[in-house]
Amino acid sequence: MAELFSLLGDPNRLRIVLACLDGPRSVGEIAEEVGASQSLTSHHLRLLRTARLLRPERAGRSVRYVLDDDHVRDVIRTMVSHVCDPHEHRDGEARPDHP
Amino acid sequence: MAELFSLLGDPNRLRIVLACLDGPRSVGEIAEEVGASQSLTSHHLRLLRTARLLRPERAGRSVRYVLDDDHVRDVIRTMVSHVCDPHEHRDGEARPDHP
DNA sequence: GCGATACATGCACACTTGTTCATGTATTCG
DNA sequence: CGAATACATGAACAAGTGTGCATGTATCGC
Repeated sequence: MAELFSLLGDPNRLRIVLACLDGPRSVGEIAEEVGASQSLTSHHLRLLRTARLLRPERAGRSVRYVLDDDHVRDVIRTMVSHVCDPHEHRDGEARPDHP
Repeated sequence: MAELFSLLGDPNRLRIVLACLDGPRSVGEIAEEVGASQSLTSHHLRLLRTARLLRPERAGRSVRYVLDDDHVRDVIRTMVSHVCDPHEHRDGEARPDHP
């Protein structure tokens, strides 16, 4: 589990995953969108693929990557919320007493 | 955002956060529960505190740490789901065709 | 078949990062 | 006050990791 977070912890890798949020993307598209070299992109894709975060789909002579699971989408979305509205809802379970 | 994921990406740090999921914990308790030295625990707590993932509360002569935000709780919960039932709900938006 | 395009992989290196040891600071009790 | 407990911090080092370069493999068009 820590390994999964760690994978999302690299800026380029996170950008790669973000690039795949809106649907399948080829390696070339990802590389361009992320602004990384093809080699680097492929290296990272390998890690993300091995960790089952992304899944490859052959499409002709290019390979397109997709989120392997929707949980990932949720995780990222929630984290975005956290960054945007840090304390939108600070208490959620049961903590009746407070200063 | 990548930095947040990166912080959760270290096993010890993740354990620390997990230890705080069920409520405030003192540094000593965390160190013991995680199985790390006091120094190491404090170092990690510093990072988590700086990143606004955890928040310290003075309680007498000990300091207790709490989740700063419930989004974090959600992120972790979702990630747990992902690990437990990888493909519980693979499609969430619109992808009608499958093998 | 051959060349070209699109992607993957191995290696090497610089740099970050987790950990430990030692020391510093704050709070409580006598 | 001083001693003790609980936590924080600084320096230093080993180990992991992201990146670039070069090269390897697969698919499409000719």
